[in-house]
Amino acid sequence: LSIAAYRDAGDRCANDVEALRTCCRSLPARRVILYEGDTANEIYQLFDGWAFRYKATRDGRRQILSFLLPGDLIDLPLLHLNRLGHAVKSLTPVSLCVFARDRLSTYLCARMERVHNAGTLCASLSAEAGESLLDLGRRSAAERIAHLCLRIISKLRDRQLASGPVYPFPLTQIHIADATGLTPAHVGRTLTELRLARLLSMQRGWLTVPDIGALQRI
Amino acid sequence: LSIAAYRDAGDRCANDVEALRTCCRSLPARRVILYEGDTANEIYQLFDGWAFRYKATRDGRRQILSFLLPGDLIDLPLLHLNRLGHAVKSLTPVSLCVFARDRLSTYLCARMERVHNAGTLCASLSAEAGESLLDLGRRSAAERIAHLCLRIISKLRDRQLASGPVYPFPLTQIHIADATGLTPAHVGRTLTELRLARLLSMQRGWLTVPDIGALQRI
DNA sequence: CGGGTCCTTGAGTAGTCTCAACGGCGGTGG
DNA sequence: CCACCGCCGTTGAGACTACTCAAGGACCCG
Repeated sequence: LSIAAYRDAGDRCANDVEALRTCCRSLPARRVILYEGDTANEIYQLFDGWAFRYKATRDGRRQILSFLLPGDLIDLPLLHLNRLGHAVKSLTPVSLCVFARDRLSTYLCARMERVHNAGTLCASLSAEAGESLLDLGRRSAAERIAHLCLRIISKLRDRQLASGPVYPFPLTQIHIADATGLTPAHVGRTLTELRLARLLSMQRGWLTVPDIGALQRI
Repeated sequence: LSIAAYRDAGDRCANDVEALRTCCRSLPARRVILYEGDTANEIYQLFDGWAFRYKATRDGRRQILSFLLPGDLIDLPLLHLNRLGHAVKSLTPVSLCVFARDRLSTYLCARMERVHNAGTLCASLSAEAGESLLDLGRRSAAERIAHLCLRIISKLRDRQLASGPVYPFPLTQIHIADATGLTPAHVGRTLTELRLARLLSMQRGWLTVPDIGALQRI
């Protein structure tokens, strides 16, 4: 149970967070962790594995808002809002650190920088959402997929979860479709185009990007 | 210079905010107020008029992230982040209340609820972005436009800026297109469809919705 | 070995885009 | 006061992107 994951959550100078942790919980892949509209008394931090935040319409259409990597708080808005605006589902088997909401809240309030850090996390969350909006509204299929891969790669590198030209990548084409607003079939087609252009290739849970500069040029 | 606008910004119990205001500034319509990447030392609150937050690509494509109404803080993330992730432009002539960033920050930090309120605003900002993502990724043109109108109407009603079946609506079809990820031409077509279906009609800066329930059903 | 999930590919279609022309309207300047 | 001009809205024809539906094959897990 390394402290590294906590560091990455933005609460950098607080090694004593560990004492706050209520417990640790493990879940299998493809399990819904939180539902939209939930009002939980617990704040979860992803300790290991991948997950994603999403919203769904009644008729089954789904939109993935963002992917969550180890270190991410998966229900940060619950610190400020009573009801969660999105659902969360695990992608791989995950383990979570559980914090009691009120205890975490009083801990944060004890020092001003901590509250500020929480606000910073929240602000970068909405900045990230802005990026996604630009993708969905104004970019082509290839651009959306390329940008999605680049954003995940940069997150992986930031946390030192990967470095080389090959990255762990447990998303299926269905997840990519739901994140980019496309259809699985069209994602598949676009992906083969990108592969033929030697820009990226995905297989068996791994993404390889031979020339990351070429990908960024899109 | 009523206090009502400040109330709506979430800092509900703080009438003394007014003393913090550095100055008040007026700008004409269609003026860029802040650029993406700006790092300002001032926090602006929209006091009168309409504006919008947006991002643009190099080749001129534009995506509107949200519309700003009187009472909105237009660069809230600057409290937490150094560089702004989006640009802001006025839609109508506007007047702004200007706060010095550091002064506002120390004011907020003086009391815990205030910091918490700022975090709440930030959280609802990203919840709103989630709504937009669902629109852009998974909804049809008519659904996007209807939902956009409904969200603006609900914001107008919340702030008591309008009530009746007729609402002020200074957006052009170009703005609607840039907010919904569509083309101005297609927005026009969809709008006439909606008008023929007696769901809504727009003319000359006013939006009329005869049956708001019917619109919500979409 | 079976069943399910995922990927690939195909053919036809629907939704949206592009380009273009035209008319209304408001603002501007003569 | 009027002519002009630019912006906006409308409409049309055609093209293109991405969707739908479907079938087959690969892989994984039980």
